[in-house]
Amino acid sequence: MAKQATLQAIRGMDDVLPQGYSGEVYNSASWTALRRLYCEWVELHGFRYVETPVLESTELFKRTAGETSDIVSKEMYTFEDAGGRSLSMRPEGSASVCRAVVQHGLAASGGDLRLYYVAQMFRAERPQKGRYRQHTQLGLEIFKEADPTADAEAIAILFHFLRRLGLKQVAVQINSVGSPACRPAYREKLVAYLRQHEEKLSEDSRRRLETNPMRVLDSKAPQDAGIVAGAPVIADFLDEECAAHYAGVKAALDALEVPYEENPRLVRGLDYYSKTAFEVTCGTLEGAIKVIGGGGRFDGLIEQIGGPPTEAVGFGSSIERILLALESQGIALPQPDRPKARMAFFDDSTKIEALKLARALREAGIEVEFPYRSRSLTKMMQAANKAGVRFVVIVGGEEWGRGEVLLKDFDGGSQTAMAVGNVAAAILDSHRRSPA
RNA sequence: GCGGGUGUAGCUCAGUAGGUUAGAGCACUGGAUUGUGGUUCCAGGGGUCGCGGGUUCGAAUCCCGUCAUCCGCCCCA
Repeated sequence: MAKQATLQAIRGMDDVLPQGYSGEVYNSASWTALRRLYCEWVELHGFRYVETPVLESTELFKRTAGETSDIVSKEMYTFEDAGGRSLSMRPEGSASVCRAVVQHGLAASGGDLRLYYVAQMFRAERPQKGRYRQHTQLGLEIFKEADPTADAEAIAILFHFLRRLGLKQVAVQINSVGSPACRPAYREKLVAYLRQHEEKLSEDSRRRLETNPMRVLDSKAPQDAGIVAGAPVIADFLDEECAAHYAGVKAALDALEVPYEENPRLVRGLDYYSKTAFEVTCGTLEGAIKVIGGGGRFDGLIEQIGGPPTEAVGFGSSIERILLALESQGIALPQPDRPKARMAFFDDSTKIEALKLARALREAGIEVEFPYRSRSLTKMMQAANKAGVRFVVIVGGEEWGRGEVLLKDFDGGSQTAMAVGNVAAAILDSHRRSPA
């Protein structure tokens, strides 16, 4: 029989394992901590959680991200299902959320609508550090609000979230990419300018000149730098509405104490942005993965998928990138502050009593491991030490006969006999007095 | 899609003038200590050296192919 190839995870789609089983950066403890902190933070701003399916009709992303965008043209996982429908795994979050908003009429009544998500995104690109085929985005969207303070608040929520994690060198870049009303005029001027230098542009930029000229501004090719630097700037072409909006965003950012840098060449990879576009970078990361979050306004998106005209602004960030940023600065996320204990018993006579006591301790908010099988006390103690718990609750036959158990505190090594009913309080008290 | 690096134990890695049964540290299991952890000591389990083919008396080592993986570019979060 032929040797079976070892089954392993798909390239670029990684398992996230508990600490001690995998690399320090992506372990499930920091993963869940970051996700929990994000949820708490955005719920504090009145956002509510939405979850949309991983698979959507391919048409959705073609209509929103734009068929010429890199993401849709070459990075989507697309396939046909048994019924011949073309499905795609979501490459980004906003399109799905907008689809759900339209489908369920979430924008039909009431005032603004604030939604957030924590969701895996999929892009068939070459994996490397900080870039994966499956990554997890922290995102949010504000619908039905045209006011620039909404843009500013979205930016501020992300910025202050990162700062509260303890990250330094977090920088915000903003730009206005105009609206369908004023962008065409700029675009014309830009194309005319770029055509003058076409023969000196990189191959990619010449291609984008045809498909999506504003992306040329985003080129990293050294040979394009000089040309891009001399290109017309969109700020000079914004109409009254866009200019006023942009000014409003900046004023609100000032009020929210979000430092920012204006970058007139900032253009996002998705075609649907209007007015505000922004990126958040971390200075202790290198290259393209410096960008740990980005977003902007996409007022036309809901209309593009058949809904009523609906304003929208939001951002997407990345758990992976944030964890890399934290790691680059030696920051550990706070873990739940609970006392941890392990039960010990050395024969089956007290096993069931220990099991019942473990349950009672958990009900009291103590994290308790139960060893399932009796072994020598030495083994029980070794196991408890290895598990990293502070307390061991020893349910021995002798003490149990008197209605007592032994509480061992590894922190200091004291061991005290006490009535069964007092153990939970004793553990909680010791923990409160000197949290490990 | 393009360029480079690396594949030896669960993990991190030694191991080439080709040469007995392939090593270390950590981790794991048992014992010293059958009612008391950490430190220490002793013992043990675990590898078709990524896979396939070739050269050779002999291949982890040399050659070819292949797969996997990491890093960088493009692009993104």
